[in-house]
This record gives sequence, C-alpha cells and structure tokens, in this order.
Amino acid sequence: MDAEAIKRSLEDSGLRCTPQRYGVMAFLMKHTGHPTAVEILEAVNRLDPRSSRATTYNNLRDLVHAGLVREVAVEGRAARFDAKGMRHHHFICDRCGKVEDMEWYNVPRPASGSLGKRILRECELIVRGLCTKCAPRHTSSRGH
Amino acid sequence: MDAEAIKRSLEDSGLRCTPQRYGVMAFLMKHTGHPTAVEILEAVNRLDPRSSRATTYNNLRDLVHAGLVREVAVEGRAARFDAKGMRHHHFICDRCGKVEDMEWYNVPRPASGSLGKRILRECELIVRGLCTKCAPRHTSSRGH
DNA sequence: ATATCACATTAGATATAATCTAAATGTTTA
DNA sequence: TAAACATTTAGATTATATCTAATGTGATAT
Repeated sequence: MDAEAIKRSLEDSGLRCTPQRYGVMAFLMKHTGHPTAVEILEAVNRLDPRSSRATTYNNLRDLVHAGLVREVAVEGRAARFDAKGMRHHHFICDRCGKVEDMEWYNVPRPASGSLGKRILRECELIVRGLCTKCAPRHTSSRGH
Repeated sequence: MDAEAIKRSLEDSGLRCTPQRYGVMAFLMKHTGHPTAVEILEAVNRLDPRSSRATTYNNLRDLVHAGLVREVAVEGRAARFDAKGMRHHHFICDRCGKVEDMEWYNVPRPASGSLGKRILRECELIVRGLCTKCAPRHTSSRGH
C-alpha cells in the first residue's frame, strides 16, 4: 500500500492529507468489501483512535465529491463505500445486503433519444440475487 | 385505471385488498414518478385520510416482497418506489435525487464464471447524471 | 349469531443513519 | 504574527424506517 500515492491523490483533489482522511482512504483501498461509514470509523480508530463520527461522514462526503470514493445505496440499509480503483460493477445480496464487486465489462449506454436533455455521467450495473453465503447449499430437493 | 385488476393482482399474491393497500398500489400505478414512502402516504390520505405511516411502510414491504413493487435506494435520500409495470432502467439525478424511468433494453449478464456460486435474480442499469431540470440550460460559455 | 383465528391497522415509541451546530484546533497565507 | 481558511469534535438534531402492543376486520366454524 503506497502511502505516498494516497497522499498525492488527496492533494491532487485539493484535500489536505489529514490523519483521519488518510485513514479512511487507506482503509478503503485495502479493504474492498464495501464497508459502511460506521465500520470505517471503527477500523480507523482501531489503528489510531482519533476520529469521530462527524469527521468520518465529512471525509466520506468529500472523497465521494472528489471522485476518489464511490457510495453505494442499499435498500433498507446503511450506505456502503469503496475506493474507485479498478472499474467494476456491483452485486447486492437480496438477503444480507452485502455488496460485492463484479468483473467489469462494457454495458451499452442508453440511446441519446431516450436520454433526452439529461446529461449522462455514468452507467452502472447492479446485479441482484443471493451471495455465496446466502445461496442455498445444494440445488437439490430439501433445501430451504 | 382498472380497480379490479389491482384487486386481482393483490389477491393473486395472497394479500388482502384493503383500502390502504389498494391506495398504495393504485397511486403507484398512476404516478410513475417514483415517490417516497412519505409522499405515498400523503397522497393516499389526501383521497381518504385513513392510513398511517406504519401501515404504509408495512404495505410497501409486502408489495415489494410480492414482486408487485420495486424499491430504489438513492444515496443520502429516502428510498423511492414504483409499480413494476413495463420493464425499465433507472436514471438518478446527481443533484436532486429524482429517479426517472429509462426505456428498457437488454443488458448483457455477467459471465457465469464471474458470478461464481452466487444466484442471479436480476440485472438492472443505473444511469447517473443530471436530469432535465438540473442540467445547465445552455451548453455555452457562461454556464454555471 | 357468535366464537375464533389470521390478517391488518394504528399511534406512538424506538432504532438507525446521517447531518448540523458551535466551539476549538490546525494550517497556510499575507 | 495576524488573518483566513480548513478540519475536527462531541453532542444535538433531523430524517428515515421499524417495532410494540392494543385494536379492528373479515372469513370460517360451530
């Protein structure tokens, strides 16, 4: 994990590299499991307990704004975050709400006719179903 | 608007056609603008003031569960709902959070290899950007 | 008819997620 | 250094959604 690279990417976006902000960014780059804001705060404070809830939310907002982090809203649950590294789609588990990355592939954009006067920024795929943990073990009969 | 059809679709899903539940369903079928739970409650009560917040959430949960209604989570805002009529994708405005339907077209599913042991239910496209109202008026120079 | 049972509804309490406030601290610039 | 600006903080507040316990409703059985 390249601390310098993180510092540079923050400063390129006009954000100071504070310990708290660095902590959020470094954690997101290392852990691709789409943590919630609270999970991020706890993880950052486990290493060095000096961040607060408000700061974590502030920094996540700033990082999303700067385009370094992506926010994924999940029905009925807390939002989840990931560092925008390699391009990928998302899989959301119907049962446990877990968000996982899916290998990137190109998706056809909507025809400009159906887009109208809207301005398109991005086009992402959300795949839904059951994650490996929540999928029934056997495809067979007695499964529940 | 075919009241009988709504009644039938509820009962086919094993849900009684109560006035409150009918109200939610009828409103969603008539208004395709992806209202929030609170907007739905207010609209239903404007016609006939006898539903409550809990009932609205209960009924929305049941309708989503039955597959008659879709819930769309939006970053930093209340969830939005629509009746599952014609198949469509979604456009979410970065600025105002409005959800709009986009004409349906087929999207390639992920390769079964990258899906692994996950069970796929659906595959939807989320298009992001600025809606017609939030897009700058002129493409020209002085735009803000 | 009335007892019963499952399903629905309700107001308000509670839980959860996220934002706001105002004061303090830290950093950069003039 | 002073002024300007950015950042952090604890706790209050707001927003969203769910839970609880009491009550209501409609179908069926007796």
